[in-house]
Amino acid sequence: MDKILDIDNIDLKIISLLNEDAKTPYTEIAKKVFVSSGTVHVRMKKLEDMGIVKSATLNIDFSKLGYDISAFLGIYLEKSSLYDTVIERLKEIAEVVSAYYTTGNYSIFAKIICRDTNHLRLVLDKIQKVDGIDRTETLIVLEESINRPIQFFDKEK
Amino acid sequence: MDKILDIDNIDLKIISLLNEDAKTPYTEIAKKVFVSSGTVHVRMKKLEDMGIVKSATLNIDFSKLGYDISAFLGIYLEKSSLYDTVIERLKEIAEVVSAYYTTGNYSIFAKIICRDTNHLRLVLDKIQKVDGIDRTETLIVLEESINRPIQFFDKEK
DNA sequence: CAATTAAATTAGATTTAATCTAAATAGTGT
DNA sequence: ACACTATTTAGATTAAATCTAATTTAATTG
Repeated sequence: MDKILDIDNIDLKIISLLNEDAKTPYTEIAKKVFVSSGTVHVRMKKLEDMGIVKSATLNIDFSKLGYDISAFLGIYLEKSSLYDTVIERLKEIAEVVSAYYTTGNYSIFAKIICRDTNHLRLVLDKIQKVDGIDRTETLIVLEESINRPIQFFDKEK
Repeated sequence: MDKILDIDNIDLKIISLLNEDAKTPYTEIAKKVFVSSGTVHVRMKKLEDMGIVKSATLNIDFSKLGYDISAFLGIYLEKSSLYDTVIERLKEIAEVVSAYYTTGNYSIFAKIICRDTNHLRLVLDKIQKVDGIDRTETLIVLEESINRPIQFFDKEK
């Protein structure tokens, strides 16, 4: 009775394999899943049409590109009703890569990526100047120990 | 004097374009960057060899796959020297998608993705039972308002 | 500053994959 | 069992990836 029922193990297997390497040819996926490559196409088209697979992106080592510091920000708003307008302001700041509405003390929980400590300071300044933001707490990332996709295994029938 | 100097604007442009859609054919990238597709190949090979481009992954809407709840966890350890061993335990828990060593009060900051509140409870239980973990704080994600790659523009020469 | 060498880029040929179509197969409900 | 629908498949066509050799560009040195 759930839209999830439109998705079977073949779909999940295809997603899992492509999620490890999105550039794997469909012909190769087809062999591993024991269907024809046409079926892989049809299934992927379905998954894209359903909005389950939204896009494919590169996994980039930003530190090697000179973006050496990332940080999580706990943002406190003056009034929680300001959430939407503050999010719009944050969208305009290129260094903000994600922002969430979460339970807990913070009004907004965000992540930013910066080149160095100086750049970080500039970005924090910019964020603290946004109207409606009261104050922020910064968790600077010193090490990324895990970063991987979910793995869903074959759920037995 | 920096490894970053091996990377020019052509590389950055290629990365930017492919980061929006990793499945864009190199021939199309080539046109937009005004080089031949062979050059795009060579550059991407270089970027992969340098470890800057690590892989390509799908951007999946997990909620549509039945994974409806994600949460950030602030984890307190009994002793901070236990970091490495606890990370190894967390790696064994499939629902843990990322974990960081950060400044601030938490010893480990992690993210998990679960199907529903019941599944979340199971996973939190499992995590709280890991040897060395003192207690955890949970920030449940109620809305993802921003989630995007960094955009680096052409840094003028 | 010309000549030599090295590096990067390119066009073109070949291999491989994506995509499309029509036929075959498997499911569904009556 | 029959008709209807949806899914899968093989095969053909189109398009892209990959490789190679040649050219162009840039860098280096006498």
